[in-house]
Amino acid sequence: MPRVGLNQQTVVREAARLADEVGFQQLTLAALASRLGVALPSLYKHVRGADALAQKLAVLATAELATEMTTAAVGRSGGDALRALADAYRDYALRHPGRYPATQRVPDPADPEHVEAGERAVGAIFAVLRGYGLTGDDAVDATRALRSALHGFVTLEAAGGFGLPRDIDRSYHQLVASMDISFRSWPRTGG
Amino acid sequence: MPRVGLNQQTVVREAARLADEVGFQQLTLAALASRLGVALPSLYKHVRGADALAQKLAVLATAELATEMTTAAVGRSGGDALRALADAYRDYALRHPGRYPATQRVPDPADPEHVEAGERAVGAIFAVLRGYGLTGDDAVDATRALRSALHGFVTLEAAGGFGLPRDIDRSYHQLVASMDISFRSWPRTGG
DNA sequence: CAACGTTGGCTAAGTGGCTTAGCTTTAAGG
DNA sequence: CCTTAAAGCTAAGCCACTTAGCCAACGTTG
Repeated sequence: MPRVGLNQQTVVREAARLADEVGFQQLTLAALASRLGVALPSLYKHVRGADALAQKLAVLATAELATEMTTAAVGRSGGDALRALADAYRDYALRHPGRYPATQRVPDPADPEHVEAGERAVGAIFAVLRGYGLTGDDAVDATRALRSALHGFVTLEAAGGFGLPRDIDRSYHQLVASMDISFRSWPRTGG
Repeated sequence: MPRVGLNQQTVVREAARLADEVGFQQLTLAALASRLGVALPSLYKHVRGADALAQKLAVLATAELATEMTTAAVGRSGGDALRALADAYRDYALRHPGRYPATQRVPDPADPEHVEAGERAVGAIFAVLRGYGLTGDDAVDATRALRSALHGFVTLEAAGGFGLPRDIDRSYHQLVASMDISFRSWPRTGG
């Protein structure tokens, strides 16, 4: 029986593709194994198990998302940077419906790559907020606010939580516009 | 063998309690059955299955959340109403960590109780926004924005997504304060 | 109060996930 | 060519959900 020649990277990458097709919750080791042309237990030679796979997928997706946010915002500032970052965020979530939920896993301190990806993602947001003059505690609060708004929106959208016919793109742009207003007049605490 | 005397309501209620203790994802028919003093398949006399239980739990939790938001906002308006509603929202999510995720299930059109609960929840938010003079498309956009912000925040908080030491209560209050500012100067579209 | 039908409980059995143990064979390197 | 690490395999077990079919308790009705 000829070897397929897998390694951790190919396994995780295929898991990402599969997750985008069938959904994060429906990503199963059985489906992944059959997709890769191996028996299910063979995956354990490359990944410690289902949970470890989810964690590695989180690293991949978080790194991708961080890169896309950073790329979108680079060379811009203020509302321009905010809009670019926000669009990149939602684009990623829509283009990668299986990977996006994986990004919500809190970084594993034992995995430097994961920690680094998480820092890059938060750092991209932080950088945009610096363009509004927000630093210290204000920047922390504002980062949390922006993450909450973006994450909440794309999550509700993906879940089909927006029932009414009103155009969703428009609602998102309004949300981002309102965050722009908020950041320009952020309730300062002098952090 | 004496009967335990279950019905759908007792089953769903106990499921809610159990979910709050062990988490929504860890809510299992096996655990629920043993908690109720019954063999697992007996639950099927009261609930169609695991998915149907999740749906009934969604109805319960959505109705509770809607009631708490409505109660909090009644008799208030503007920023006052907003803060009261937002606090009620997060309080519920923190007090009921197992029920809260259930509320995210999109209402089943075939279950009038579910639809009604969902409408009451959205209606509570809508009512608060009317206090800002927001109606029509503006109100739809603003509702989506507020839901996104609140849901995103409590979800990230519950997931442990806020790593930094900065006080989380404070960040939430800042978020709500910034939404207040946004709603007062909402980017109008003339809906 | 007895018979009956409904219903709420049960056991047994099947499916589909994940995981571990232990074997075989490939392929790479001396 | 021989050795060995690694990559695949099968077998088997666990746990979740689900269905089928049986039996006993309870309420109703004659």
